[in-house]
Amino acid sequence: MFDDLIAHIQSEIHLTETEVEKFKSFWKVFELSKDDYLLRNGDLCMFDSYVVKGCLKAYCINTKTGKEDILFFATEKWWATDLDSFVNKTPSIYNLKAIENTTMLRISRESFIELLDTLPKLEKYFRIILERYIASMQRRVIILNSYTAEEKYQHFIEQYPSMLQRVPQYLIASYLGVTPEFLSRVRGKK
Amino acid sequence: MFDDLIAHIQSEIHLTETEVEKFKSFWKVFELSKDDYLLRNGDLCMFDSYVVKGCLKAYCINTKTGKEDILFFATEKWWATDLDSFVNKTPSIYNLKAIENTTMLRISRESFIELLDTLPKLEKYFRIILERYIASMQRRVIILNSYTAEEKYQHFIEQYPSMLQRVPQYLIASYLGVTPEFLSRVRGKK
DNA sequence: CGGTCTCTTGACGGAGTTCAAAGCTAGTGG
DNA sequence: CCACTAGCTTTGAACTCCGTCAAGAGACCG
Repeated sequence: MFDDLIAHIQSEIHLTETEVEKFKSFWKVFELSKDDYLLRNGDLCMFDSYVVKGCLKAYCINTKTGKEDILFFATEKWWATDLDSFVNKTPSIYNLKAIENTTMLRISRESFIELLDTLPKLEKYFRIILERYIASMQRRVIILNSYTAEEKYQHFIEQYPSMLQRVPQYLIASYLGVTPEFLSRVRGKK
Repeated sequence: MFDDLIAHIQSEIHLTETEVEKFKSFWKVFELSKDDYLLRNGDLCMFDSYVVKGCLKAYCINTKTGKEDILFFATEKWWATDLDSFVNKTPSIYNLKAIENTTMLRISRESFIELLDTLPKLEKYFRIILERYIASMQRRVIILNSYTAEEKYQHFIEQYPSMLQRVPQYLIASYLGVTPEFLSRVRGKK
């Protein structure tokens, strides 16, 4: 269960055997069935959650159209957390919902602070995760601002080739900021 | 010169007098004239730079259209750094260019690492900056994906009311992902 | 005054949306 | 094993938002 997360961390920093054991004691396994919520708009994000198996979508509801706007998908090796809400105890503006049966490891805010206190090395790992996420968000902003629907779709399937098999097209359309109908046409043209 | 940066940090964490003095010794004042580059596409981002006075634009050149895509503006109290390049020593995909005469405080990668080593408290400050930036980037993605040009412009002037006075409209248009011509029409309608 | 840079305005074209309907696929129950 | 439903994708036609190109109007600066 932990192998995956430990390996992910070890790829960035080194932990000894005893540190690994210590680390494990902070986390709890958590399961969601398809269509269950991990977090609802307006609630506090109480846990930092790492996806071991499965997939969630992070989205908010457009107040005018009533439609979902997908912020990201969280599959294996992703963190599925509203950082702003988790860190600052502010009500979340996002929803996190399982689109497959999903297994996660999670930790509460208080435990998380204690964990970093116990194993300060981990600061570096979490900083790297944040930095990497920022770099990817910056690229996404540029893409949303200047690519056509076809270019955005092309870039998406290059970056996440396996997502097509597991995520319905209308969610990918929302992630790319186009309608499902138009994405279907883009795909049909090739 | 340092008052501003120190105050910014003190708003998040506490530093003693001696820590403040220590802190100051790591930084150098750096000046750019309007239209000078802080960083060019392809180069390494060698410094973490804090804007004391002035304004820069971060952008990349669209390979197809040859036009600028604005990633962000960095005015007073902003960090003007390509984090990915600075941290990972990868060639930057962005340009950073002064759009006003600009005064900054800056620190090299090596000094920065040493600074965090000397004053570990600062880890928290920089983590807060990263988290805050992520939250704002997430909101921007949602906005770019689902707002019309008029809504994006409206949101921009609410969020950054002072920018209209100092940044040319065609750069704001690029930041919002619309053409200068269309932004002009949006403004004319009201 | 004569450039250069920015903003505006007009006409046209194209990318993407909307609404509606029909086709597909997979699960479910009889 | 088939019929039925529900969710997803496709397709068509009309429409809208926004981009492109081209020209002109101000503003600033040497």
